[in-house]
Amino acid sequence: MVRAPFIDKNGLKKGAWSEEEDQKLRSYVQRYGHWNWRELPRFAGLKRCGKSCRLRWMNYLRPELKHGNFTEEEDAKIMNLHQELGNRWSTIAARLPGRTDNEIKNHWHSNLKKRLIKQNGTSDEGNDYSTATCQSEGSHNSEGEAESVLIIDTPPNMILESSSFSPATSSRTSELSSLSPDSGSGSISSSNMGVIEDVCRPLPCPADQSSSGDFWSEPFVADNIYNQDGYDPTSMARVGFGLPLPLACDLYFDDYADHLLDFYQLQMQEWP
DNA sequence: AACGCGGGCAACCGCTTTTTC
DNA sequence: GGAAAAAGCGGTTGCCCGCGT
Repeated sequence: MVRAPFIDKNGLKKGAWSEEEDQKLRSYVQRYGHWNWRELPRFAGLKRCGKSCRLRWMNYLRPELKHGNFTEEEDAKIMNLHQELGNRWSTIAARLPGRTDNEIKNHWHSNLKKRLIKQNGTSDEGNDYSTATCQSEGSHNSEGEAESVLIIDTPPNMILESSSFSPATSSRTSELSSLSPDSGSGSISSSNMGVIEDVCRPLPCPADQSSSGDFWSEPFVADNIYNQDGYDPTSMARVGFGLPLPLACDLYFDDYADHLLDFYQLQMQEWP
């Protein structure tokens, strides 16, 4: 089904993900969000490239994802959207809650394309989708909904609705809105930023913690500190513990410094 | 039972776009 | 405004599994 795991020349693991790796990535992203995919695997204790982590999270681990067969409604919607948008899988996926671009793409190639060919008696590969896209701009889609074709700029409400830690898992658009200093209730002043930076500074840099047994170099799992007594990973992600500072600035600033201090103190107690 | 083949899907690759400095 | 870095996207690949012979 998937490629066998192997180590590439850079020492990075490739191929199929193990359950342990999934757990590490899931736990890390749920707690800290994906503040930097390139750096994330190092902090999460994974020997993977950031791209691979991002893909795994986006296509498989996100909690709001559906897994399983496509429904008839979904099939119909994909067919319609593909007719309208062509191979813009991510755009199509944004309009199918719980489905990923990769999943839709695979489903298209393995099922729907053939079905379409069967129906039409010919391939649709020659369709001029760019034309279709242009024609649909500012008009109505096949379901009669008034909308612009520029749906890339529409935050996929599926994520915002279904994910309790949406700032960390949402689309770029929603991230932008959430990260904007002047957006919504989470706005903070530059002086507050200074406070946060001061609070954050003592956090150990992973590069400085190369000795064994420290917090950062240990494989990351849903750690025992917060799992013991009703730790709610979503609330932790919300206040943005740890590194994803911009996410923390998004919301709940009042709580942030206090929680971060608590967190930091707990971590200090854990160290030898 | 053994083998071959095609389907399905997770993951990779390389290019493009966006963001940051 | 330009360069570099990061993120995103779509095409492609690799391989397991089920089915037919």
